[in-house]
Amino acid sequence: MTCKGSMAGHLSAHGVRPTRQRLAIAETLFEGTGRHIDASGLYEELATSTTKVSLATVYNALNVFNQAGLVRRVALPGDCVWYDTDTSNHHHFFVGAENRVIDIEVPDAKATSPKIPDGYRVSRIDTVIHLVPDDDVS
Amino acid sequence: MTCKGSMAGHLSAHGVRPTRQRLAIAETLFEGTGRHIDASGLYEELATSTTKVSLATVYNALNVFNQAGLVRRVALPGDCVWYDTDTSNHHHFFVGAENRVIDIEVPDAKATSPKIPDGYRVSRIDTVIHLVPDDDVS
DNA sequence: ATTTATGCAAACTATTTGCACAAGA
DNA sequence: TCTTGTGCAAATAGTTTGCATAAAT
Repeated sequence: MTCKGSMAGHLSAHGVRPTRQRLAIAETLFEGTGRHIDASGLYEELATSTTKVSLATVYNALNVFNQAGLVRRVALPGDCVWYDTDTSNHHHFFVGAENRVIDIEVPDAKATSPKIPDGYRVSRIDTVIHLVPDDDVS
Repeated sequence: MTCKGSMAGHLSAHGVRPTRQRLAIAETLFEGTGRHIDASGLYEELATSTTKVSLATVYNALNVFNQAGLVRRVALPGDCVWYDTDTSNHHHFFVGAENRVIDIEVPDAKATSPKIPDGYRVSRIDTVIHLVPDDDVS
């Protein structure tokens, strides 16, 4: 079983049709774990891929992946949408000065103080708890 | 001392020149406590004001207020910038279905489980801890 | 065959900006 | 008077969409 083959299976398993472009996108996106990226960043990375993918398709694919639960949109300050390849309920360090995101491995809502990376201090904490109506099954 | 007078003082105290438009904006914005609003929502509310304010000025004013610490930008999912009139380090409930934001009065990072509003359940939690370089004095 | 995705360009939305005019200090 | 803010319209940036073509099932 090839790497591409398993990626196709991964997409299929989530109800996403594994097209050539989506495979290229997925290969790039899931290279490594816990990546944080936006559409244009991903598009730039894809420039080195043998498969040509348009920017619109990157946007489309990210939306599809997000709905399929393959990635997760992250609410971050700034003017573009970030996607996290870690779809679990974790937290993030956001380094505004560097526009950088670092995962915090705290899987539950009752966050214990995580270790702050060396050389930084906390300037602000934003937590958003998303609610849905009780009877919503989605 | 009139209400408008104290608002002017409030702005001045934060280094914001209290112009007619900014006063109208501030009056609307700080009506009640812990409001959450975006530029166009604020603009619509100002339609009933006697002072005419353009949309561009609303955007400008919100940026100025934000930098002056009078309001605070909130990172929320969606495609517009939200401002919170509560500038302390608190958390939020975000009801996606209603595009509604509810403050959580938990002033520190070690969030204890807050009481969930009746009729809702938590679908997801996003916490973003903003970092700045250690030596950054800003 | 039929359905679904892609790519381009155009549309759209939220936000910012340039510049002439007006208002605040 | 001198600085700063305002308003309009135009510019910009990120994202979405319409439609003809191409690929996947």
